[in-house]
Formats: sequence, structure tokens, C-alpha cells
Amino acid sequence: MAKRSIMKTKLKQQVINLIKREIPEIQQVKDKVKLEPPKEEKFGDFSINASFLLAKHLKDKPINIAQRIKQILESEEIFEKVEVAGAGFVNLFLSTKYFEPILEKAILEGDTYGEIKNKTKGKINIEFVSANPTGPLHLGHGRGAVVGNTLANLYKYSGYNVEKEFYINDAGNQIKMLGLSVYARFRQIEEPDYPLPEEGYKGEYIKEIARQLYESHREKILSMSSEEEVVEYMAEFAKNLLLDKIKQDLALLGVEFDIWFSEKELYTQGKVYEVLKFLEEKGLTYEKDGALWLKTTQFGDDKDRVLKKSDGSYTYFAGDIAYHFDKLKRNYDFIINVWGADHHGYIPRLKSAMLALGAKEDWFNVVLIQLVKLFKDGQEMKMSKRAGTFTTLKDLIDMVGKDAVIYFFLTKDSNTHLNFDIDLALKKSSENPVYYVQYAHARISSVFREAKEKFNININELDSSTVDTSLLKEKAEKELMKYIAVIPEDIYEITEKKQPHKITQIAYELASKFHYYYNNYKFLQQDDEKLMKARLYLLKAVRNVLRTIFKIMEITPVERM
RNA sequence: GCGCCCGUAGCUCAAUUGGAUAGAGCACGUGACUACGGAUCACGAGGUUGCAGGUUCGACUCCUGCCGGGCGCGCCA
Repeated sequence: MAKRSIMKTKLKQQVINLIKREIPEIQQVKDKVKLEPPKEEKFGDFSINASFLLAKHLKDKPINIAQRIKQILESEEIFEKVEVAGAGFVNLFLSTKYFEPILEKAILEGDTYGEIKNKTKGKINIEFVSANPTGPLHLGHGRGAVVGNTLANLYKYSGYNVEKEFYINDAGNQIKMLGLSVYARFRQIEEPDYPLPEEGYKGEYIKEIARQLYESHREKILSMSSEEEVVEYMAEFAKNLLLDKIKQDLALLGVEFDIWFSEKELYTQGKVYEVLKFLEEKGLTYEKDGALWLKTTQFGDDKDRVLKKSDGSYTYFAGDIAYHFDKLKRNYDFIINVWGADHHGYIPRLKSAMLALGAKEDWFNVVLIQLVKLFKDGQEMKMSKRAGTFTTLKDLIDMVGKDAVIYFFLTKDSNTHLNFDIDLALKKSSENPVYYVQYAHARISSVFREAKEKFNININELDSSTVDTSLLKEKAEKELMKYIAVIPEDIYEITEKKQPHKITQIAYELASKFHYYYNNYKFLQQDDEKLMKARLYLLKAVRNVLRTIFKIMEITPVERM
């Protein structure tokens, strides 16, 4: 985990200014100077690489330059200690005082610690899940939902206006097939031998929908004049029902959308026609073999793509262009699409189309979601729609709970395969990372209950005016404060890098530092009330930061377990 | 065949995007409750970073070539 900090930028500038007085050449390498927390704590809170960069300019060895830098910085009071190490690293040790305002911020901001409240970074759109409304959500959708939603929360935290969008594929063949499938099941109620369509949906839920229609809408259906009309009616009915189910399942994970965008409306509102006309007028299309093509090769694709087939119908691609043209006109600073990894070959194509429409180079972004495999008793639970051994997202949530689903879906980079270990998710021990981080929160809550009961200390009344934080001198305490200081910028960083899975690492590390502290130090001691209050104050800050992180992930901050 | 992703401890993953002795968790071994929740903590062992070259003060990271795995290459959606 990269350990940047709130004060890093400020501190770097400060350090450079100090060095500049003695070594003006630093101005030339300023942008390359890195002020980073090193891997090992013995190398200090921060380490600066300036001596290596200056070596060429000063024609001297890094180690000698490092010595000069050490002398310059040593006298500053914000540093407890300055050391030269290795081939020329200068290691900086901050004094405890440095962390006091940060602690206070964590106390005051509650579960929004470090969040950038004025959303001035820009307006963005994140589209995710976008499952076909032809069946229940499966595990891949669930992973996409969690990754997309967490990403959205991260961007909000980092100061963006975020709109979450679900694209409803309600136009194409699948919906027609859905109608035909329901229709067949409907007919089967009276004629068991009535055939299912070849590519039809075979799940139990289709039968249930058919039964429902048979029981409560039979008369209406029988009064319809054509089979076509019936199928269309059933498709619409099933679609709405399944879409509702999808919404319910997503709500279980704390996922809600701002915009539900209908593919069908792109066609009914003429938006597909419109965007094709727009592209034609820009001279970016041509006709060949009776079809209309887009010159995507002009924008980086390896071949041109068909927009309108020779039979006169539009390709899915054309609809998608129209959809993203609509997004483009909504003036987002950039957009992110969360897609299944099997669509990765589709990216260059759509990206080219967006460039053709005048989007900026980095406007269109895609985050890919790889497969989820379930493991139980060390065995993979093979999933097969045909064999009926199909585990839905809802099934998984019912098995292990919402928090475990979210956490486990976020443990790995979304672009790598995920093995979901059900046994591990159910374990109530430190092997299970969800319990580990939640336990940290519950433990602190427990300490607070104890503090109230035995010492009559009200946690809500602890603030900077009643607490002397300078008493927090232990190493474990400094570690915690340092980590708290560093977390917001860590979060901004994983946001910009689109690595939502790393939020679990941050949560885990904070929990780990707390558990260490807990095991090695007493908080509720009778003999020193001032120290007791200072430590409880620190715990309160830790709990707030945990809550902040949990909120981003939509995980429950449990008081008791 | 072409393109993209991946290959790091027994397993699952990191490594501040080119920096210090490649780090965590799990599993394994040893130890820690008369005290705030032991659902925890500490210590230990574990590596030729798939292989071979190259670039430079320095490479898990960048370049080239192999080996192995995954995915994608429709006038499907």
C-alpha cells in the first residue's frame, strides 16, 4: 500500500524550500523529488531521494549531498530526527506534535473523515451491472455491483459529483426470447408437450412467471387478438418483474442507481438514427456490401465496424454509440463503464467511436470484472445453467451475509479471477478478514461501553479541549496516528487509479494496528484519568476512520458481534 | 494466426509505477488471558520474482525472444 499522506505535498514543498536556500539546484529536479514513507519504520516517517537527483547537477556523490541536506533539515522543529542512510537517502522522523490536528479532524468529522466535501473535482458517470432483465443476477453481476458502487463512493469521497447508471438492455433479441420462453411455459401448463424455444431461458423463474400470468392475467391474455401481442405482453411483464427482482437484490448490497437508462428508448426516440446521421455528416461512414460502416480504424480500431446491417436493422454497436453519445452530451468530465471481462475486445471499438464523436482521449474508461468461482469444502461449486446447479447472487448473500459478499468481492483486483471461499466467509475468526475488521470496530465499541459503565466517561464528550493528546507517546499510538493521517490521501490515490479493491487493505491494516495496540496497552486504567481519556480519544478517532471506510464499502459497523 | 491480461513463499495477494535486505494474510511451528471481548496478539520458518538476454548508479517493475495459463478476435447481443 502506498503511504502518502495529507501533509505530504505540503511537507515536500516545505522541505524543498528549506533545501533551496543552501542548494538552489534543487529547483531543477523539483518535480522528480519524492517524499515517501519508506517500507521499514527504522527509515523514518518519510524519506527523500533528492540527493540522487542532485548528484549529476552538483557533480558529487549522493551520500555527500545527503549529509548537506541532513544538516539543513536537522534544526527544524517539525522533525524529531533526520538521518542519512543507504546510498544517500535522507530519512525524516516527524515529531508527535505533528499529528495532533489530524487526530482532531478524525474526531470532528465522524464517518466522513478526510472526505472532500465540496464536490469540485468534476462530474462523472459510472455505469455498472447493466444486466439483461431476463433472469436473476449472478455472481459476476454481484462483483460488478460491488466494485462499481465502491468506485462511485470512492469518487464521491474524493470530491467528485457521481452519477450511477444502469443500462437496461430491453431492446434486442433477449427480450423477445424472454417473451417466447414465458409463453412456452404458459402453454405448457395446459399442454405439457408444448416445445420450448431452442435458445430460450430454461430457469425455474420463467415457470413461476408463467404460473403467475396464468393465475392472475389469464383472461386478459386470452382476449388478445394475436400470439405476437401475447408474447410482447408477456415479455414486458416478465421484464418488469425481473427488473424489480434485480433492484431488490442490489438493495441487499446497499447499491442504488441514480439513472435507469432504457436501450429501447434510444430507438423509440430516434437517437440511434440521429447519431448515425451525425457520423455520416462528418464523413466518417461509408457503405459496403449493402451495409453501413463506421471508420473506426481512423481512431485506433483494427478494423471498421458495421452500424447498419444489410437487412436494414441496426447492430448492437450502433445502439451503444447512440447511448454513449447521449452520455457525452450530458457533459461528464469522464465516464467509467464496469464491464464483464469477456467484453474487453469491445473496448477499442467503442472508444474509437467516442473519439469519432469528439470525446477527449481519456473520457471513456472501462473497468473489467473477471469471473467469480465459488469454493466450498475445498471443492469448486461448478455452475451450470443447464444442470440447474446455478448459484445466484441472492443465494450467496443468503449463505454468507451481505458484508462478507461485499468484502470478498473487493479483496482482489477486479481484473483477476476471484475464488470465493464460502467456508472462510463463514468463519468467525481472524482467518476471515471481514470478521477481523468488524471485530476491531466492535471491540472499540465494547471498550466505550465499559468506560461508561465503570468510569462514567461519556465518549461523546471527549474533545480536544478536555483531552491532552501529548500523553500519547507510545510507539503503537504514534503508528495509529500516522496511519490515520495517511489514510485520506491513500483513498484519493486508489480512487484515481481505479483500484477499489485496495480499500480492503486499508481497512485491514488499520484494524491490525488497532488490535496490536489493544493487546499491548490498557485503556481503562484507574490510576491515571488523563491518560485514560487521551487513549479513549485516540480510539474514538480510530473508530471514526473505520466507519468512514466501512461507509465507502457499505459494510455494517457492528457494535457487538 | 493476430491482439489484450496474467505468471512473485505451499495457497491468496502486495511491492509507493525504476529505489534501501521483494512484503502481508492464510496454512505450518512455538509462545501470551487472576486485567478493557483470546472472534486477539507476539515470535519463527518459508524466495534464483516462469526462463534467457538487454537498457543503468539501481529492474518484480521498462525493451526483445521463448515457456506456461486465461480471454478476445461476427452484418451476435
